[in-house]
Amino acid sequence: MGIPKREVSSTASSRIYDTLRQDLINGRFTAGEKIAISALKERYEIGLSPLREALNRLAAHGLLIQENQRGFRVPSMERSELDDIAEMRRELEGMALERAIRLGDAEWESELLAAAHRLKRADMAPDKVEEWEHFHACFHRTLVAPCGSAWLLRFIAQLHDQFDRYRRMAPEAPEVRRVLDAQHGELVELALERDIKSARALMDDHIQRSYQVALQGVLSPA
Amino acid sequence: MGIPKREVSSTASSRIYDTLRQDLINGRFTAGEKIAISALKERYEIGLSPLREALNRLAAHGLLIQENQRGFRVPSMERSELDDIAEMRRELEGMALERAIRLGDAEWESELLAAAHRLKRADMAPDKVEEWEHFHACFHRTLVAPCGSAWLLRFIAQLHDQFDRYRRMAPEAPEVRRVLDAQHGELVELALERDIKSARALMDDHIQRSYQVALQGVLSPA
DNA sequence: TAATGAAGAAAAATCGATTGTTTGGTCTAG
DNA sequence: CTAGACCAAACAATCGATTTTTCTTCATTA
Repeated sequence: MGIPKREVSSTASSRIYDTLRQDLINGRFTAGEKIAISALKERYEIGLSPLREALNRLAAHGLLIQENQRGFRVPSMERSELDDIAEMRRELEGMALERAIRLGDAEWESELLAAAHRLKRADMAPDKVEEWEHFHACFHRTLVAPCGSAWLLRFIAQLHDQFDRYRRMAPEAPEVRRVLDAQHGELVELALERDIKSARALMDDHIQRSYQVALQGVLSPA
Repeated sequence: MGIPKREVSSTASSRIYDTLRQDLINGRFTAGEKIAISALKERYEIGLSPLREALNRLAAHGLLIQENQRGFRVPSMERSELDDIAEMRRELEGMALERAIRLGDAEWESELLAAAHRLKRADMAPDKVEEWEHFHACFHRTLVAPCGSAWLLRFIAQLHDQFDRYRRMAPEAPEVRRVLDAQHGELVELALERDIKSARALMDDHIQRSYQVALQGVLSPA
């Protein structure tokens, strides 16, 4: 058979980009921290060039701050910024959901049901969080996917990354979590019924509640 | 005295990034073209590393397409994409203008008048286009600046880059240009009068007309 | 004692060269 | 004559070393 040269066929840049993106969203770096490039180089066992390329991309996406001649730093976490991100999510995801319900076809309905089911069945045990997060992101992506605007989807994805960075920092809130999980199912129902107005209202509420949870991460000292 | 080592204090990466961004927006590269990195290296007299970092940033901003293991290419220009960009501009800039009129203070009014005046006085002679474009971008940026959302401003700036790429490809349309220029002044008036509804409607019309102009660039064989 | 400036150390930016992958052409077997 | 495998040239990705810049510390002077 022959040993495959690479686990996944991608460049070192792309791989380290994905890894760092995850680690940044997961809060493995402390907010405001200065990035020591040579330290990362050893920590992730990667060359300088692909690392620098990844850092540049992350900065362009807003997950890092690039200071001319002074390297990179992890963005600080401010309540005002979370407010901004949440408000933008409400506006853009509401807009996208409305269009998706208008434009989505039967295939979309199937995929939406599948994504919702995967999310529902996913375990939230501590060691399975990554998996749950993946299904959660997929669900929200599928929900708005057929909105017809590649740029809208791009912006929403960017906001999700930013929002998740705050949410994952926050302490768990099991009772709110249950409500949020239930809302995922309700969103599917409203989408299938093509009830635009109600769906948008529910999405607004969903994001607002998530925001309340995430807010605890900024307010609490941790 | 001693020769200053650098005109401006910035890195080679940042300088080549700005240059390439301008050149991409100005259509100095043909749409769909494959980027020959070593050719750029010589053309701009720059090292590989800063060049690659700039290309990575541009790809993250959507001004280049990055294909795994196959370098970069200039995005193709499709009518459907221009439609998307224009529609998003209408939505986001409308939203931003509304908020700016709500939140803008006296200082904003002054800056807005100044920006509008600079734009009005700017020459559109062929060799002064760059200057006019600069003032034009500044004006639109100032108009929505106090909207209170850093992310909204970021998205709008990104859309402007994309839109301008199409607009600059289009043939000149002097009679429409006159209308568009007049609208800049009217936008200022409505903003100072805090007439949100009319301002938003005018902004919609302004973008729609610009879109009609830009559309000629995609339709015409040029 | 505080402020200023210079030297040294640390870190980022950049370069030149090497390694690995893709592509397009050519040759051979069916 | 066609399909598939192989080879070589071109190009992208990556590495290690060098240069440049910034930050820190310490001595000097007002």
